[in-house]
Amino acid sequence: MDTIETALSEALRARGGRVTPQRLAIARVVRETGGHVTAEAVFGEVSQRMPGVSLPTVYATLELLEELGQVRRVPGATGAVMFDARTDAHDHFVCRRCGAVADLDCGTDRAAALQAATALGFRPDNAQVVVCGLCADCASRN
Amino acid sequence: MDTIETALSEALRARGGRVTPQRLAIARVVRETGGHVTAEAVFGEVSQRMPGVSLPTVYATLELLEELGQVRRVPGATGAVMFDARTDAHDHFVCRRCGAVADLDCGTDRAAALQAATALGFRPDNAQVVVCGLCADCASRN
DNA sequence: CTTTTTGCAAATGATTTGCATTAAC
DNA sequence: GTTAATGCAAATCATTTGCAAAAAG
Repeated sequence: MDTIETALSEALRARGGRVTPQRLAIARVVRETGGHVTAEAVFGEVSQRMPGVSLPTVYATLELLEELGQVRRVPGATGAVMFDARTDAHDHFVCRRCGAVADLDCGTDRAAALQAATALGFRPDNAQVVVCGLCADCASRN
Repeated sequence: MDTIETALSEALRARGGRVTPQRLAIARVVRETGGHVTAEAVFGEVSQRMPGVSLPTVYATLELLEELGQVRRVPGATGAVMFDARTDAHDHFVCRRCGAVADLDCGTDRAAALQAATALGFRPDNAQVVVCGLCADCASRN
């Protein structure tokens, strides 16, 4: 068992959860994808390696991984939620037409926003700049 | 006809669109609500004033108002997209459990993010800090 | 008149729920 | 053994599409 799986197993046990092959496989797929994925996409990939996994399990596991800090939710400009394997501080561009997501690295200071949220009684997970607009493709199709 | 309606009418004509009572009513509702609304909520409110408006019209009009810069899309942490009547620079907190949205005012510098997005070929509408986490209610129900 | 916009109904897409079964611990 | 997690089917919610009728310019 490698690093990813060891770390996840420990995090799961620490919170009283169970280590299942589905969870390990889903975590592995998200990590290997390395980028931005929808639940559907994870489902498709995991299904190849472990036929029989169900979509509800994928959804539940992504939420669990988020709570464990192993994936980050990217607020989507369209209906679908995206998950991001990168959990370090970085920003995103999201296309309001096609939903495409791209990483932006521009050392924006998020401390003030986190502090403001906390002051209002929220329990923030993270802060990111979201630039909303049209991607090159969608802009040219105008 | 008051300010809101005059401004919208002019913006519509300028782009070759038509001024319809539905569009005026929807714009008015969004403005009066003043806060964050889903398409469904707008539909409910507009329906009371103008029975017969359809949900597809509400969706189309919200997208149109967004293009005219009269509403701003707030990337949602859950399935539903929110629209915001405030179009000045400000940030948001979004609850990943219930989808609640709150305004944050913390002069974060968005120039770098906008610039980075443009450099990648995107046509950005705006940039905002999105703090993702649990609202007070959802955090207490843990 | 011409073309856009609307309303309706139905399709699509995303996510969640209920419940019996299976598998971790 | 107990209890949490899974799979399945179906329900729910959000959003979009196709098309004929109505209305704006």
